[in-house]
Amino acid sequence: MRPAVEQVIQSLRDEILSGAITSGTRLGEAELAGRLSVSRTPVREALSRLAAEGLVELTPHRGARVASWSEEQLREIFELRLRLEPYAVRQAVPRLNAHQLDELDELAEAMIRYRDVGRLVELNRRFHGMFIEAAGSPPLAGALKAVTHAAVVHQNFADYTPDAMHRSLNHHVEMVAAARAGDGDWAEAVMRAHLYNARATMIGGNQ
Amino acid sequence: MRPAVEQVIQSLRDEILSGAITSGTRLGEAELAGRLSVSRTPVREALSRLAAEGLVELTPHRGARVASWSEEQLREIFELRLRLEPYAVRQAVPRLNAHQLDELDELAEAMIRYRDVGRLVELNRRFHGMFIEAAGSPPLAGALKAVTHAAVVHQNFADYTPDAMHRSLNHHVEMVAAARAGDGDWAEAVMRAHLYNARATMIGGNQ
DNA sequence: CTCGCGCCGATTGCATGCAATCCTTGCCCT
DNA sequence: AGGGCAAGGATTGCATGCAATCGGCGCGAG
Repeated sequence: MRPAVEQVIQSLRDEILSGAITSGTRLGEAELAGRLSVSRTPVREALSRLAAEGLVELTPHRGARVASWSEEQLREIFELRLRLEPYAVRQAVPRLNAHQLDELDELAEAMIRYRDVGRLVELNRRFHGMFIEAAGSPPLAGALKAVTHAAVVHQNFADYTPDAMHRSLNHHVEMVAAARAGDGDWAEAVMRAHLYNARATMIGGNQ
Repeated sequence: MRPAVEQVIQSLRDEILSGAITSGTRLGEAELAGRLSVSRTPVREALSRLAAEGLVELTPHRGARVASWSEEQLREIFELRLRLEPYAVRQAVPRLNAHQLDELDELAEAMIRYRDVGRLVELNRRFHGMFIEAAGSPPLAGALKAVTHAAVVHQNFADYTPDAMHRSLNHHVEMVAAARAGDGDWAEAVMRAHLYNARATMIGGNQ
């Protein structure tokens, strides 16, 4: 059995990313410990690590809250992603093997089929994550993890207009096609368009 | 008195960044707890957070070690910095007030005077940190913290040739001049040159 | 002589207990 | 009646104790 703290992190991450815990809700150590059937010690450590990842905000003596992002912060996050993710895709393309390309295809198609938002977020996370992983740069992956894994996507995925969603899904498919053709320039350009599309929707469509 | 865990984090960070603890040395929980006169619990938490920051590597059941970087990882880190820091400087320039500009001048001049490597690293960290802070983007700051605060700089600062060091120090002065003139383009270009200069030295000059 | 297996010390990981701090609520004073 | 203050409750933060796991070492077999 894996260490308990990892279990707690996994559980909390899943619950946050899937939207089971809404942004801003209070996370008491005792409550979580009881719910997950562990002591407060691993919960403490898990919260600490998640705070460093940016998923929860940790204020001294006031407990932890699920992080939320202002519109301004969303702009900044997309500015960051625009500077890193296209580059990551470009680096990833020549390193993807046939098996990974097939998996990317499956993910892209699965996203077209599924209409459930939570599932969509998870598939999207894995899709982007595969490129980031394949880029083969731990520092790059670390920098992007904080802003990609984040609940950011979920927070505003529901705000996509049908048109924007359609474009987004098509971008995924086109990106895999570009990768399969070994054309890094193409894939990079598609990712850039993908992010601009997402940014425009997010900024325009939320409160 | 501030929470103990913060003290531990501060102490460890200082010791690592100042080079008092060499890269790769083992960090036992009991040893640290005894040395810092606290229990193992805050040490544990501190190590966890520093691991998330990338300063220490934490392997299950094998304790923590001060992180070290291969030449390949250094390349990747500079690739990352090249994509983020010039942008950060550009964003920072219009937001810098007179007081901050004076402080930057002082830092740049202090770096010319001091010849001690440890002191130089600290001043350099504060110099870059001020621009990153002034950029006003928490996500950007978070992404850069992992690769700038890191012992990376110290690990290879000693490898600078006299010429490269001279150029580097001049870059700092020029950057402040550009910032004072309110010319974001200029400052951004200088930062880019600054990083290329550092990268070339690092890659050429170490084992 | 070398390789493999099992035991032992050491370290990590988790649970629980206690003290310090903070938020809340009710009361008193103005 | 409104504001400030103090006491109570609850929660966090830290220390310590115990069990589980890992690395090292010696012994025995091939």
